[in-house]
Amino acid sequence: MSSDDATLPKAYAPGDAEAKWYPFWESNGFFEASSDPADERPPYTIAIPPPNVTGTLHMGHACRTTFEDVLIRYHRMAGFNALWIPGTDHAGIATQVVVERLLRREGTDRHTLGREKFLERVWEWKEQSGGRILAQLRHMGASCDWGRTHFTMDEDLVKAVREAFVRLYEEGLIYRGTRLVNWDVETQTVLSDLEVEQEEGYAGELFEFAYAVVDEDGNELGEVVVATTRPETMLGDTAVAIHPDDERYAHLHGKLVKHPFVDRRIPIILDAELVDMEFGTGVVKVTPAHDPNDFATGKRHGLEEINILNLDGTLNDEGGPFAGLERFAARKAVKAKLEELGLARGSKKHAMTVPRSQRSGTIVEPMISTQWFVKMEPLAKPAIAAVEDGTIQILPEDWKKTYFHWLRNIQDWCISRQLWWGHPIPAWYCQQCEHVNVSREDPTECAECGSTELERDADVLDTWFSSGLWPFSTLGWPDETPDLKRFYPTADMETGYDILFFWVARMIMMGLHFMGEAPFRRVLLAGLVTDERGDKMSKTKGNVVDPLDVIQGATLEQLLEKARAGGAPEKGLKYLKKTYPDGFPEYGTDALRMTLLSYSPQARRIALSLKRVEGYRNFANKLWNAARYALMNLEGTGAKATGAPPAVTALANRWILARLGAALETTKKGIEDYRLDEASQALYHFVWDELCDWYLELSKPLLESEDAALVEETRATLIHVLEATLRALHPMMPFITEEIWQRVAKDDALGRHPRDAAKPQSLIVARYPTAEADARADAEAEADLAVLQELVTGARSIRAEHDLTRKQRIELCWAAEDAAKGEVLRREKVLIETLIGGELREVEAAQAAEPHAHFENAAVFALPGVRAVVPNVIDPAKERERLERELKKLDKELGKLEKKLANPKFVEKAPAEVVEKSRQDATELKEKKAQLEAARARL
RNA sequence: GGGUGGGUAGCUCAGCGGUAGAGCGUCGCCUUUACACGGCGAACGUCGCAGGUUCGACCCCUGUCCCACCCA
Repeated sequence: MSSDDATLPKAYAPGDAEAKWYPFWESNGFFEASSDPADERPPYTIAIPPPNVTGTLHMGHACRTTFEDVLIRYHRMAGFNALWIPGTDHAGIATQVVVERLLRREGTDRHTLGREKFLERVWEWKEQSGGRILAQLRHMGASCDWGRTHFTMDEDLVKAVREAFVRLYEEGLIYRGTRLVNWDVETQTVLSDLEVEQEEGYAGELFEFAYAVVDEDGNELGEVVVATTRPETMLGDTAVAIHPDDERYAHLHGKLVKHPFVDRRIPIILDAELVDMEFGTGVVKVTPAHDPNDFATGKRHGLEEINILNLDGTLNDEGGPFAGLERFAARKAVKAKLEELGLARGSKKHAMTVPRSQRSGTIVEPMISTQWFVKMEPLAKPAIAAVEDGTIQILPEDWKKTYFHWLRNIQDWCISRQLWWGHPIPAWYCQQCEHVNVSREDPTECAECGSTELERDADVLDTWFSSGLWPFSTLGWPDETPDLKRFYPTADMETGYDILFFWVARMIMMGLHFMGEAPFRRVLLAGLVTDERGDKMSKTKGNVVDPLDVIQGATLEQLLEKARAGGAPEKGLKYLKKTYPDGFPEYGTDALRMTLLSYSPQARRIALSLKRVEGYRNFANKLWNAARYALMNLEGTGAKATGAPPAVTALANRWILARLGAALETTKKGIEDYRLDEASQALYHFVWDELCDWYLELSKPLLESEDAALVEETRATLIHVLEATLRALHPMMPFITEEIWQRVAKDDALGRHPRDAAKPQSLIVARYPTAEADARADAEAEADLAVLQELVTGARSIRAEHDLTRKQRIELCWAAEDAAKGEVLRREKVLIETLIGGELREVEAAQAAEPHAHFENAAVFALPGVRAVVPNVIDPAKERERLERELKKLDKELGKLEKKLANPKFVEKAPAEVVEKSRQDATELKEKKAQLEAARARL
């Protein structure tokens, strides 16, 4: 064993490998998909869910990036022309809000700056921070085709957005309408229903007050009491509703109420839909301009819609005496005034749900406004069909229900936003004839009257409008580019379930509509990454775990500093201190990737545990050391990997090749079923439990054998299994596998760039291993080695029970009733002796059956078909204890089986093989029991 | 109020009709030249609760209680 250059350091250093191999792959063009028409490899495409251009990488990104990268790397290695399109999203509101915050710090605001200057600032900010998230994706190992990076406001995407808008407009699917919309008074823009979050359990107040009832002539006829959680809206009341069947109020039919503050008489209307007789007083005030239900009621009864709010949330002139007051101040004032007039009828606490803006967090006001909408029903129908008929598969399948439910009850989509940052709406209003000009090119004159007095719509489009086109706009649409032809539709779309509606459903609708073909074949929805407690990570809570800190390591101080900067409360800091008292060590990208992969995709919450990351870091080190062992033993022997399994005769070699095959099968199935947890687990167990725990140990005596052919065969097996394992693990752990693979002696043909043989060899383009090409099925070897394992485990157990140190040799005496097993033990004598640290001796069946008659202080253990005795080791008391324990376990199991077998119905009705299996198990257990009982009796 | 998912070992989670699994943690022993980021061995569960279907149920059905999330 030498310590020259070829010898690996004792521990894997992730940082070095990461810094080395990512630039190597990128600069050699290994991430690039081929546009060459002569390239006949089938395409495999993923469009990245574009992160916010000004954002930073969070665990959710890290999780999705890993999944997608595994799929891309796997397909690339499996012979596909793999394309992963990267890019970023302009994220309208989010970005604008951030830049406005910057301006505020500078003591100015966007209005002072003006639209043009403001947009310059946003672009500046975008340029400055836009590269950061892409650099962070590279840290994760993402093998994107960076030459095709897109931004949703790039020129070609502007063209696509414009084309899509104009087409939908021409088809009558985009229209301008006056509707009740969600108004964010802080950012002063309309929001789509999806951008409004319902906050439950808000401690509100149900306030009651009275309206004076009058008849046509103004004669007072008593009062009705109404209840409201938003008293200020009474200024916009244009009706009071009662249930037509409510006898209590029958006398009010056809009457009016008098508004106390504004000069208005309001009709009492009958409406069975709005009014719940059981709730409150059974009388409902109706404010069509500020409540969705009231709006609908207003439409039914032809009520006047009175908007009482300005865009900034203050009351307008309709507010009469309250005009100019901010909405919550107005609420107080209205209540006070009602008290003063003696109209207040008390209030009580009321737990309610309030709508909040996803972005600004302020309470959203329903308001009547003219906006642009997309008619959704005609688009939704084909989108439903595509999932129903299996054109698109949604995984996990539970989400199909949610998808259908939303699409079947879909509302028109409000796409205009009163923001400055975004795609401008391509509509010009003629100042002469009021014609709306919507066109692909900026018009200079009105298409209707020829006037040149055109005013452009000041609004921009909802960010998700451009995102909806992503899978084809990034490939060149609306032009019919070769790339569009080759790579559309994409294969898999992997993203968080939280944007199933926002994004996935809309991409499906847009793709079907514009391309006539679904944008992807499979939708993979990942869960939400949370902290260790299962709480959503958020800066304001201070429980955010930054993927880069996990990868590179961070001290507690650094973690706290970052949390403080994000505005974390004391509670959040405490949590960090308690959970990560020592900060993070440098876990490395591969460890983080394996961890994220190890969670089931079925899980809605991924409570990321750093302990788990540690486990995978250890795994990386285990793999590293397995390679270290192999390379140390193979160095200078001329053994090299050929990419094909060697012909082998020795049991251990046959066995590991068979087990490799099993692991590769499970891995393949896992990847194909989108069960990357199962795929990664299969390889984890193969490497640790089979390759390291058994095969490497077995290889030690083999490599020291006198038999040259055996040594050579073992070397060939060792290097092949290592090399194939690296290939299998590469999509999941790209860095460590490349680092090791580059040091493995191998044929020059392996890992060649598919189009450019002059490029250096790299694992990233090596053929993905399969059971057929890289392993050898061998059921006999698996069965035979199981016998060996049972015997070795039994002997080790005795060692441990009787506190035998490593240095104390033991003698393991055995006799086999099962001839085949006996044959195995005879043949593999040397291996077994190495593993048990002692001698193996075959004895007469009679001796083994009567161990205490023939051996002193013997420990006995039983396995089916073989009796084993270890003499001269036991402490009788301890041995009795051990036997009692074993017997108790056996009895319990045997009892269950016998009860089952005694049941005639079981024997009659259960499948024959199940009954047979039970009988066999019972026989084996009985045999073991007899052996152990005999041993106990002789103690 | 409606819907969806979940309650399995101390913790985090797999499994989902034929004798309960993993990782971490726990308890022994071990400085064996691949690895202490390790090795060997051990302990630990009436699978939320109550019924039902079945020869057999953690798994299917019904009810029920908690916990998340989504939509009103």
